[in-house]
Amino acid sequence: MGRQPCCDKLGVKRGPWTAEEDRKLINFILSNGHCCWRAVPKLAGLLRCGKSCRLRWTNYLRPDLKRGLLTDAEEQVVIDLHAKLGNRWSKIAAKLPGRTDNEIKNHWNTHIKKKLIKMGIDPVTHEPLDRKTSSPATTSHSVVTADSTSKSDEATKQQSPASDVVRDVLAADGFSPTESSTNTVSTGGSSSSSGGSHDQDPLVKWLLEEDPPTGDEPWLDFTAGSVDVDEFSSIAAGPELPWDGATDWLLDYQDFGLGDSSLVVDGYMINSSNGAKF
DNA sequence: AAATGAAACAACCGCTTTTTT
DNA sequence: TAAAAAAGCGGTTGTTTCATT
Repeated sequence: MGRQPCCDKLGVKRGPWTAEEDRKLINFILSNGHCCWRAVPKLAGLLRCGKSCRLRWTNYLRPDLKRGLLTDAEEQVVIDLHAKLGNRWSKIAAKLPGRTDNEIKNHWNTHIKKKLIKMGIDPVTHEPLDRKTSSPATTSHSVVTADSTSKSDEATKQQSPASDVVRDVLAADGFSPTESSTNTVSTGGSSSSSGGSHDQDPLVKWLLEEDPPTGDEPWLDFTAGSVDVDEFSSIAAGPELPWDGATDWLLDYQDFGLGDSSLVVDGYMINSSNGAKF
């Protein structure tokens, strides 16, 4: 017996989400949470399948999402993690607060991949495409780091040095920078070696560690009341929403602290690494 | 100003994994 | 322990936006 489809295709709307749908989904999740994605569309009054709702929430509506292009530092983290983990986008995303796997995957396919190829690096193996002609590219790290630091306006304008940012990111997730210093964005050459040493690699160890929610996290009880979502939900609910066919208003959330790398709920920091489940 | 192509990104599909019964 | 349900994940596609001619 096969598995049931996630939703019956009849009467299920597809394609881009409208502002009204977004509003309904946000309102519903903020006031009820989501016990079961399959039930969400029905309860929220949406003609979507649960999967679509989950995706929309996870990739676009979650208040703790960062918007905009990845910074050079984030890009460097992605490259470094990809060298170790491959296309495990969710694992990579888990280490970049406010970023989604989809976003990182898209960015990889549209930006980073091309950049690496241009630099003579195989984006799959992170080895030089042609060892003879790209001798400096001993590893992705050295080359890419050199590139990103020498490059450009963008690189200089928003940067603390990449390593600092990476350290912050890692530290925010409880990873000791001293342990990672030779394995993350260091310009050293050993970290991306594709040998079987990953088991001992502290970074990989850390990456592969689960951060399993216990189920008792306060944010899982998002609706309990003391949570400061009033602003959020009132904006989401209000008829004065600046809908203009898009959801640009979501960007505004960042202006009052919901959109940065984390969301504070009852003193707990929620970021993408714990999935921001409500 | 219009047409065309490229780039970017949101969303879907199908498979895998995890959880529940 | 097995089967079913639900959720998660990664690959791919479709649409929109931007840049160039």
